[in-house]
Amino acid sequence: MICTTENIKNYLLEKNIKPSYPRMKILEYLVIQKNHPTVDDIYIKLVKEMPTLSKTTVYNTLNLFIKENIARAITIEEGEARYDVDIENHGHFKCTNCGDIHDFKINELGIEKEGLEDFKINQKNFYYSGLCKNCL
Amino acid sequence: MICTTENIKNYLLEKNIKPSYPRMKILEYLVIQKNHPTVDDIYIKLVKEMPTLSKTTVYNTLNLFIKENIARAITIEEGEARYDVDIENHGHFKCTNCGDIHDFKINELGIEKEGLEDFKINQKNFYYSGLCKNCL
DNA sequence: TATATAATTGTAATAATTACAAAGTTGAAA
DNA sequence: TTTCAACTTTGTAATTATTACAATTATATA
Repeated sequence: MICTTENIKNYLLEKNIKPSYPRMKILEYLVIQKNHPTVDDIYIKLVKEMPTLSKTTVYNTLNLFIKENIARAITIEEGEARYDVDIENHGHFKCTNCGDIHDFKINELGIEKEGLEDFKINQKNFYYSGLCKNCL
Repeated sequence: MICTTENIKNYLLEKNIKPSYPRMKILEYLVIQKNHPTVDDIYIKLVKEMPTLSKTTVYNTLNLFIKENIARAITIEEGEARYDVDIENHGHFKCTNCGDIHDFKINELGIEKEGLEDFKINQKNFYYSGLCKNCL
């Protein structure tokens, strides 16, 4: 997605979400920053240009995005929900040393072997942890 | 692991963890119940036979188990850490309707395609969600 | 412009987790 | 056996993330 204001707006309209200023800014932040921000990351950054922004609005907006399926919450570790607009299945790797999160691609063919016969799988999340290249 | 008190005790000793009564009971609970309990689940069950048990002890003990690598925390969804003594790689499926968690086996060969070259992967977590057989 | 509807905000409530110091246990040395 | 140091457990308070909710503000349409 090329990230002009116009694109962001149209994208929200397509999804039947009224493109208010906070919503557009939050979505833009998620699209431009690909770093899986926490609510605090988003709030601290955006409150600089929107001094009246409330953290509740950030929560409300993210929950709306999740409900409308344009973002998902990723919970790699306890105590910090992170958000991602990339809905395609992909994995997240968290370095236990520096804390950075890296994306990786997944080869999905036949991952699940036994135990989910007759289940309807709606979402798949892959969370790895270890040491990143820099920290090794 | 066959779950006698003696086994539990020896297992902790092997891992250089002093087999105190709360620790043995918490490990036993994790081994017998395979339902990925929350801290509250564990506390509410065990406080019946150990009236002086503190929730802090449950947290302390689980964090010790994680540090010594005999349990792992799984965070399928925000706001509830769950614990699992099965260290083998396997996946967890959470039904979004009834909330039940089911295990499934993973075919690991070549799942990750791109993005983790030269990384050291220590742990892999697979979290699916959707609808279970009963709820369909 | 008037009005209904929806969005945003701030405060307070809830819940999970951790920090910390006090009290209790344990085991080895004297 | 007694003493003492180290470790474990406990309870309270602090911290943090999130949600509930009511009041205010903005928006769009008649």
